[in-house]
Amino acid sequence: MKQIARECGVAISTVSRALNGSTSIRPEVREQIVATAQRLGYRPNNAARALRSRSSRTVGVVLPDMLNTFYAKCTAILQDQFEAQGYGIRLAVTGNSVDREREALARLESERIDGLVIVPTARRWQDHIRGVPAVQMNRHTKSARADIVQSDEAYGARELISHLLNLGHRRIAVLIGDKNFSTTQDRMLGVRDAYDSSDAFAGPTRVLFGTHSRSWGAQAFDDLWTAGERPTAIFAAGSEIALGVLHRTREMGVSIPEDISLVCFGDPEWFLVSDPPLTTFEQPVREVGMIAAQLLLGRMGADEAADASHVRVSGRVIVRESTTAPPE
Amino acid sequence: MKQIARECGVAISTVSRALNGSTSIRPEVREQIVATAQRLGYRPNNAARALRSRSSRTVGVVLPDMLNTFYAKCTAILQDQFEAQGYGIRLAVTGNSVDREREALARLESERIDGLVIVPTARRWQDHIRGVPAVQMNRHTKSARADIVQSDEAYGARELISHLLNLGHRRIAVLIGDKNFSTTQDRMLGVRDAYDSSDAFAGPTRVLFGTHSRSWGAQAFDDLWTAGERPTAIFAAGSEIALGVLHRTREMGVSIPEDISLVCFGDPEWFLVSDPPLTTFEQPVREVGMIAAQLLLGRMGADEAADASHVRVSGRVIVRESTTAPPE
DNA sequence: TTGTATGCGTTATCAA
DNA sequence: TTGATAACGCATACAA
Repeated sequence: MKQIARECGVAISTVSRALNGSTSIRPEVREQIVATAQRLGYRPNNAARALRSRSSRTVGVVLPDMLNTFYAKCTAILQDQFEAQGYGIRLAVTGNSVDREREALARLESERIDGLVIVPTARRWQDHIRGVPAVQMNRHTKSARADIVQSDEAYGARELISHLLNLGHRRIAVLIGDKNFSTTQDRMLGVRDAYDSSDAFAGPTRVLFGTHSRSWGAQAFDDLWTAGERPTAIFAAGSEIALGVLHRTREMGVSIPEDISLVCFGDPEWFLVSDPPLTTFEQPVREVGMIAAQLLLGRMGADEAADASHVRVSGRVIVRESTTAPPE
Repeated sequence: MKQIARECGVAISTVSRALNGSTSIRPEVREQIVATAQRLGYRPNNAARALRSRSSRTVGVVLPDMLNTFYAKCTAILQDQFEAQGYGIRLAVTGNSVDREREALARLESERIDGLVIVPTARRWQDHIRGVPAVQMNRHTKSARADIVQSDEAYGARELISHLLNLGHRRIAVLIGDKNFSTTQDRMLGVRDAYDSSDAFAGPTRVLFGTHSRSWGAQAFDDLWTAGERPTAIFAAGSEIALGVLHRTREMGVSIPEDISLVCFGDPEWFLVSDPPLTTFEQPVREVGMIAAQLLLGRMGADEAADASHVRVSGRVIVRESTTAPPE
């Protein structure tokens, strides 16, 4: 800017005004300034801007895992939405570790992010980053004073379990994530609900809590298949878990749905070509991402004071070929 | 910092020294300062730091598509590597658009990133961001003065095509990306090479250039199946393309490998459970990402002057069930 | 070992 | 409409 000012014979503050579209400036001067800025390849220094204006034009995105299709899609959508509004994305991955999350939030606080989209791991995550407008995506903790956007977890779980019960399944195993996550709790409510409104009095035969990974899915299936009475159906709470189960069944020569039925949450594109295609609750990823972005943009703008909202986006169950009546 | 200085009765510069681990400071003073910093919940302002120190401790990552498994994995790896060295990641997605890439690079230049990992789209991308140490990942343009890391594309293509030729296929179709991308060119060299070192004199029956997307893969398959003499095998240059082909064949009741064989680049985890599991050239994603990070960290450190290196990481072909001898 | 003072590149305030 | 100037938070050269 100094150089531009010199070349144009104006003050540095005039350059600033010209470049920021202030109205009170002579058009000819502005044009000259813009032209020389162009010629000199001038790029504003965001650090200086942020320092002075107390806004980094950046939002933080904190989530567990980029390899999970669900989060990858979310990231892509958030990226699009925020970029369109002139915000950059600062990405942090936690692997569901409370420590990594704490460090990530500390870094983001140093970065003076203007807003935060988080899939929280720690119950008290907000202690690590105060005073930043935030929206919780997918998971949430009640204590946080922040908006929530998620798909309707309970509904999805209820529909899937009902589907299995209607097919006649009575020995159903649930493979699900960390007991402390709100998603897990919501889904378990849905499971309970499905049983309550059916003529099957009991609940699921077995409930295994684990992680959303292929390896755990495979391991959990081993458990189910080798110990105790085998289930006739599995509810997998995520696509990665389902992938593990599917792979393991194939290795062991167990066929789906003849030997066992499988339903799950999520809908990566490979569900279309898997063997068999999976019956699934299609989470409304796109809507969730869009709403998260819009909500946060709102908070960062005017309506900061508004009450925290809790949005549940409904998805739909897609019946494919991984479910049928139980054997015998 | 001002407040810390006041509370501790020292100068602001002393606080700075204490917090940055300068040696010339009385241990007791340091402890007191660190303690009050902790108590006050002090977080350094990165904007100010960057402005003063001329380093943002940030690297830019510019790539075409977060939904492509290959790039998602790369991102995860880069994230890990750089975070471990105290660098943050600034993500930009281009969708293979030259314009979006230009804008992204401009933004990153404003951000004063310390380094750049890019999967370039524009031939002259470097014109848009001068003087930043960069490494080109996967794709590259020759004109750029920047390191290159990629898997051995030509090798992979050669092996896959040779595999098909050895099975007896003579009518092979190639479904591949943009003609201008180095990856496309390298792979085509490999294809050529495979033909030259076999007793099949001709080349592929058809070569279709398109985009790495499911939709294009499906559309391209339609082309192949409806117009002209049908191929007995398809080489798909990416997992997304393969996904499209697979989905379409299933819809149309074409069975793989009985009716047609399929090989492709990349190895998302769903290859394990697809119907059928695909024969593939497994790109060494992990190594590529790690080396890209290490190379860039090197550049950002001492050896900035060293010659640009061009690393080709070898991957391996995995034969699964999507290939067999041609029908008849 | 510590304090003082300067400047990094911008924006914003105030006079002119 | 413009220019001079202060301030944003921090790191550092230099003096004490």
